[in-house]
Amino acid sequence: MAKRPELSKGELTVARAVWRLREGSVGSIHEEVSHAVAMDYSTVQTYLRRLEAKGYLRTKREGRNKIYSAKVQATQVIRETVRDLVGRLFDGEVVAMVNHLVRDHGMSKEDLQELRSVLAELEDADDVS
Amino acid sequence: MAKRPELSKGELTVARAVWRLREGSVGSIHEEVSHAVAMDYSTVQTYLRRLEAKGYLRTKREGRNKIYSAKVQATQVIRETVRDLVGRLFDGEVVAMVNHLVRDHGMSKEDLQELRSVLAELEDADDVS
DNA sequence: CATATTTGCGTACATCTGTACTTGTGTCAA
DNA sequence: TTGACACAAGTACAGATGTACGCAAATATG
Repeated sequence: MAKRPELSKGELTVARAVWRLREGSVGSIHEEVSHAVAMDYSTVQTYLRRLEAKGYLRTKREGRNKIYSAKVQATQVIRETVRDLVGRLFDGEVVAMVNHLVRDHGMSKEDLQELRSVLAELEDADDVS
Repeated sequence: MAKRPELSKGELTVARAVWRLREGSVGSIHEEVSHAVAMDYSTVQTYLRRLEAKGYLRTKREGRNKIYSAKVQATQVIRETVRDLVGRLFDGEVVAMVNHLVRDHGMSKEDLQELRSVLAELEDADDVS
């Protein structure tokens, strides 16, 4: 599991677009990114190149064009990123992070209820497995 | 609420040490940081200077020395940092982040139970307020 | 076909970050 | 008092990051 270099913010934005599309040319990825934020075509291209170099994306050729797709899946990257932040902000205490989120980010009562049932479900799942 | 520049990882490490101490000289902060990670005295000094420049810390003079203390509180910075990440990873959906945490970070049954009661408590608090 | 557009690939460059070193000065202990 | 140390302030410098530009080749379009 060779650790790849971390994603910067810009790289993450572009990587997310690729995850949503599953694969695409620079142009289509640029378009997808543009739905969310303004970013120059060349900038997207640069990020894609860097993402490939860092091992997050792969490319295949289709004629003279490159088609980019994910090499590392979203869930994986999200897990690593979140774990890193939990490490730096809460000394790795996942519960502390959750506590912070539910207490300090104005969650609606519906959200709280939903989460409570998720938790119940997870505890049950633990039981059987 | 003039937005200050973001904290880098290293800056955060040092800022956390200041939050723990409430205030201190370069030396004492360096020592506090060193409990967690190895970091040169000068490096800590540089981070402190940058943190002050960015508006996260303030200093008072005590003789010829500077005593650093927090200008922006930990909770504030944590909230902003977390909100930023939730924005970038989960399109701002706090619930999605919590979901991810409880499902995908191997929380113990005890943790889950604890959280469930926290949620219950919060829902009740909502009722009365 | 001629031109406009898309793409690949190389390059650029200012700023931020990590990680210090240096130099000059004040301070404390022997 | 003198030497060891702490500190402030300035400086250094490579690598990461954000944000592109330019050019040449391929392709699409009028």
